[in-house]
Amino acid sequence: MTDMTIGKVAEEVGVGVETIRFYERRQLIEQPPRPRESGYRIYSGATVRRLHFIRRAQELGFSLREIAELLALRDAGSDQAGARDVRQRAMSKLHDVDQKIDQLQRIRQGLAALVDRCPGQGPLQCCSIFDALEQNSGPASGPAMSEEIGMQTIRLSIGGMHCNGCEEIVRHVLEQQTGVKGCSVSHESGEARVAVDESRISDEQLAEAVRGAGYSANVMKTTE
Amino acid sequence: MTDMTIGKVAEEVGVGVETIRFYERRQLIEQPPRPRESGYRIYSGATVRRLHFIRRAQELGFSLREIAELLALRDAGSDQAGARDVRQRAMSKLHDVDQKIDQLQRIRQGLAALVDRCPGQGPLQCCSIFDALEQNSGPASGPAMSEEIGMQTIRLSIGGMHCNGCEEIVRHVLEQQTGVKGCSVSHESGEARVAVDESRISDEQLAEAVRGAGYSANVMKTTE
DNA sequence: CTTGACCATGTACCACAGTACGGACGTTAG
DNA sequence: CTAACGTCCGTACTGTGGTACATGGTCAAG
Repeated sequence: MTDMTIGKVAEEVGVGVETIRFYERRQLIEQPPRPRESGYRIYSGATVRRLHFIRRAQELGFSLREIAELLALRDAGSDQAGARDVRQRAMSKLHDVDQKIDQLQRIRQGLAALVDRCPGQGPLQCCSIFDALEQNSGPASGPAMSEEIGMQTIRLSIGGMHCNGCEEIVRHVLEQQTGVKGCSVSHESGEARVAVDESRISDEQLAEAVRGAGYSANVMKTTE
Repeated sequence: MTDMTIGKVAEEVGVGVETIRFYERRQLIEQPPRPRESGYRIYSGATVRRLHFIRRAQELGFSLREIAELLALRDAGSDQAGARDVRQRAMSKLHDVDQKIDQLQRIRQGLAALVDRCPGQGPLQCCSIFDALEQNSGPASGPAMSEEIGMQTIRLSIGGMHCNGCEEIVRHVLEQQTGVKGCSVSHESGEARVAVDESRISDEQLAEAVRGAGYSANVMKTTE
């Protein structure tokens, strides 16, 4: 209970004993007090919770370095001197998280499309997964010849625009993409409408271009 | 065309030459024929597609080990259980990804609330934010930041930043460049200071990176 | 025929996140 | 009391996904 030795803590948190000492070396947790002669570490509930936090954050894909930053952020919550900085760092972390979510969403879409197309039975030839993965969907050199066909409006949800300057930049980036005929961007709604020839660029490529400029972007399902 | 040497393949697929040889060692691809005396590897279209497959699968979050299994499945030919197996793997990955997204969404909410509640100045009692991940501990530890040596500070004059969001973006872009250890950006002064290992990236490359995000950028002669 | 870009092999190395081990000592259940 | 288990510390090693040399051979343009 109150005298949680390292083994008990390890079991509670679901990590190895060595891992806890490793985190200690990495300064993710402080070295706990060693009240007795033995030198055994005795852990507080606070440290145990901290370890839980570390585990959880790790499962979310944060590296130990990032977790250290998150923890520092929290620790700084009661620190007057660092107060100025906290908001900034939190915003930065938020941005990172947004990017992670976007990234995962993209992965999700890819996987979902794969699962969708695969019949789930029969021989492999019927499974389109391999074909799909072999496509070199890179933006290397697009289709050279342009056809005068279907212009569509694609809507993008864009995060991270805070002012007119951001709008300008996003508009600029979008307009430079192949196949884009025009667009309107609003930082207030966090949205962009792009008039585009879909045979020449995909909505995902557009989103990617916006991401390349440092914003988060997701394709909004259009009412087709 | 037909005589794809390793360098061409690497460029096509978007990986390093060493990486291809690394995949060969890992038996993800076979060693291609070396018809000439030189011993140069000459790659077939099939192998190039295989490499594309590897890349794409990696982007979907499969490890090289998993990819090897997928490839083995495919190589095994028209196995009856094949398609189902593959589909199941994809679904399992999809499930993982969904869970991650959910949890990240929760973290995001927490961080957003933190940013929201922090006025940017004054007292901070926003620690409860991290409840989403289990939390709270008493005294903070001051993990001292390490000062890197062999580092230079490059100053960039940047035009087009109008708000904090712009700052963030520029900072992010800069921090993702090779050799950049840290930087501070101010939209008010239109200036960025970048701590950088100059042996790994030039000031002009930094400026170019910023331009790539849609801002104007010029190197300011360093006051060293 | 030289020069520079390309390729070959092998080994070493990087960051990350632990894991294992040896030898000494502490703690506790039977 | 003793055996079995827990803990200490430091160092060394693992696996993942590559990168970076060092050293030397090959190819094609000028």
